[in-house]
Amino acid sequence: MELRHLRYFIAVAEEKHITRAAERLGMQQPPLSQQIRALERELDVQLFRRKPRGVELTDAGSALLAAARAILAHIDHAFATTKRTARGEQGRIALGFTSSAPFHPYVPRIIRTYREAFPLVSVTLEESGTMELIEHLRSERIDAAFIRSPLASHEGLVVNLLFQEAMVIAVPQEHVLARRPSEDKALSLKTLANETFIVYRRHAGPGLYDAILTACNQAGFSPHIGQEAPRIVSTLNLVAAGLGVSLVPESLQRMQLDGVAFRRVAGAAQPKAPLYLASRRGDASPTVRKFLELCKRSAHNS
Amino acid sequence: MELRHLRYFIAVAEEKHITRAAERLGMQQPPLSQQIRALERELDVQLFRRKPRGVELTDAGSALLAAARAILAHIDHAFATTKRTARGEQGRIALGFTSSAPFHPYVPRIIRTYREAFPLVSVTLEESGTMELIEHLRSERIDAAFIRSPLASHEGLVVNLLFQEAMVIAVPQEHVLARRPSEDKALSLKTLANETFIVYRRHAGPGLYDAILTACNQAGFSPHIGQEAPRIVSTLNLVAAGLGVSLVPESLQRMQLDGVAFRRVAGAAQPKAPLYLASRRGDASPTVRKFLELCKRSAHNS
DNA sequence: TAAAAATACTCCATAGGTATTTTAT
DNA sequence: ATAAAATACCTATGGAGTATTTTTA
Repeated sequence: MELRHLRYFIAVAEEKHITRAAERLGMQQPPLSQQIRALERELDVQLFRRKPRGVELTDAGSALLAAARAILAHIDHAFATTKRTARGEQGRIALGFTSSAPFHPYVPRIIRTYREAFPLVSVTLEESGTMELIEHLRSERIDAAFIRSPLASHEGLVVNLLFQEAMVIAVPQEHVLARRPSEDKALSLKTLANETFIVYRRHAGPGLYDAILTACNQAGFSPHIGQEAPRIVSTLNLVAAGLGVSLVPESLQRMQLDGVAFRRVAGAAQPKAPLYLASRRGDASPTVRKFLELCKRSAHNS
Repeated sequence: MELRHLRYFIAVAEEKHITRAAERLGMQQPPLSQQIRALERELDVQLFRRKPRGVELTDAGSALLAAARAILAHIDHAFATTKRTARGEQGRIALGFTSSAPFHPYVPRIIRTYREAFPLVSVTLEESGTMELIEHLRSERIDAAFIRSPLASHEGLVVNLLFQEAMVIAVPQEHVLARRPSEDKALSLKTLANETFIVYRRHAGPGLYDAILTACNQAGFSPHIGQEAPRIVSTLNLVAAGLGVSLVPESLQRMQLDGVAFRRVAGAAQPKAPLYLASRRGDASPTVRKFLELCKRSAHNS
C-alpha cells in the first residue's frame, strides 16, 4: 500500500468514472484501473461496482473514502507541524529564573514578546536557585535560565550577559541611615563600613555575593557578613527585620516591601548587578535558538 | 511522498542508525539514505542529525515521528473498518415496521439476534404505514420493512414471506358473542355474518383487508365493512369501543387491551395473516444482505 | 451497440543494489 | 583509525503508456 493508491482511489470515487479520474490525475485509464484493482486485491474488498457508464462506490468504498480523505488531511497536518517545529514556531520550551530575575523589567517583557511571536510554543517557567538551574539545564529539564552569575566555567553551557543594572543600598526603614535627610537619596558605600551585610548565599550563586564584596573592597573596606539568605528576595526580608543592610539590584525596589528603604550609591563607581542567560552549548533546538536570538536582540536594543 | 517514506523514517528514527534500519527493512543502506534525504528535501526540513555513530532525531524529526506512527495506525484502522464494512459487520441499517409487526414474537427476536451478531452496525427503527414504508424503501430512507401485504408488483422491490400466523376474531367484551359459553373459546366465521367489520384501511396496505374478505367469502358471506382504521392497532380500539368486530393476527392478543375479547376461528379453514419482509431488489449493501439472510434463516427454522 | 473497464504488451522511471568515497570523532 | 553515512553508478521491478478485447445495460 502506498499513498498513491489512496490518492487514485479518491479521484475515482469523486469522478465515479475511471477514465475521467485518469484525466484529472494526468494519466491513462489502464494503469489507473490496475492500481485500483491492486488496492482492492490487497484489501480483499470490492470498493467499486463497475457499471456500463462508470463505477460506483460500494458500502466499503464509502467507508474507505471518508477515511482516505482524513488520512491525507492527517498527513498534511503532520507536515505543517513538522515544518513549524523546524522553524522553531511550534514545540515546548522550559525556562528557569533565579528569584530576582522576574523583577527586572526586561525579563517579563522578553517572555511576553516571545509568546506573542511564537504562540504555538508552550512555555513553562520554573523559579529555582542558580545552582539548581544549572543542573536542570544539563539534565535538559529546562532549556535556558536567567541567572545573576556568569559561571562560564561550566562545561557544555554558554552564559551570555544580557543586561547590567545598578545596585542600590537596602537599609531597614528605622535605621539611622534611612532617616538621614539627603537631597538625592544617595549614600556613599563608605557609610556602610561598620554595618552588617545580608547577602545571597554564595554557594547558591556567587554572582551577587562577589559583586557586593568587590564594591565594598573598592570603597576601601571589607564588609562584615551577617546572615546569608537562601534567595535574593529573602535578603530583603532580613533587612526589613533589621538584621543588616544589603546591596541589591535596583529592580528589586518594585517589590514595595514594608520596612526597607532604598538609597542610591553615591559616587561615580556604581556597583552593577549583571543578568545572564544560560543555555546548553550547541543546543540544536530551533525553539531554543529562536528564544536566545530574541533575548540577545532585546539586550542589544536596550 | 509515499507511505514508504514514513515507514523508512520510522525505522531509522527507532534504530537511530541507517545501516541497522536498512537491515531491519531488508534492504541496503544507500537506498535507505536516499529515501530519507528525499523526504527531508520534500519537506525542506532536516529530520536527523548525522553523527559518527548513527543519527539522531531533530526536534522536527521527533514531531514527525509521533505523527507518522499515528498516520500508519490511522491507515490500519481505516482498512479494518473497510473490511468490516465489506463483511456487513459495520455500518448502518434502517428498518421499517407496519404497526402490527412488533407484536409478532419473531420480529423483536430477529432484531435482538441481529444486534448481538453485528454490534458495530447501528440499527434505526421506524414505524409507519405499509405504503409509506414502500416509499421509504424506494427513496433509501429505510433498507428493509416488515409488512403484512405482499405487494410483489412493486418494481425494484422484493417481498419475502417470513411467517404465517392464525387470525383470531376480536369482539367487544360486552358483545353477546363474547359472552356465549364455549368449550374451546372458538367461534365460526358464519356467526359474524351480520356483524359490522372494522378493517385496516385498504389503501394503507391491502394485505389484511383482503385476507379478511377472502376468509368471509369462503365462509359464505360478504362482510359488512364499517369504519376503516388507519393502523392495525387502532382497529382494536374501535372494536373495544363497540363499533364492530374484526379479524386480527393472533399476536395482537398480547396487547392486553381492555374491552376486547378474542376468539379462535372454529373449523379447519383457519384464516392466516402473513408477515413479509420487503427490501430493494439487488441491494448490494452487505449489511442489508446479512440482515435478510438472518431473517430468512429465522423464518425457515420456525 | 456503445461506452467504459479490463487485458495484453511494452517502455522507462526510479527504487533498490553494488562499489567506493567522504565525514566526523 | 574507524564506523557510518554519502556519492556514483548500475540493475531491474513495477508503474505507466499503447493497442486491443471484454463487459453490460
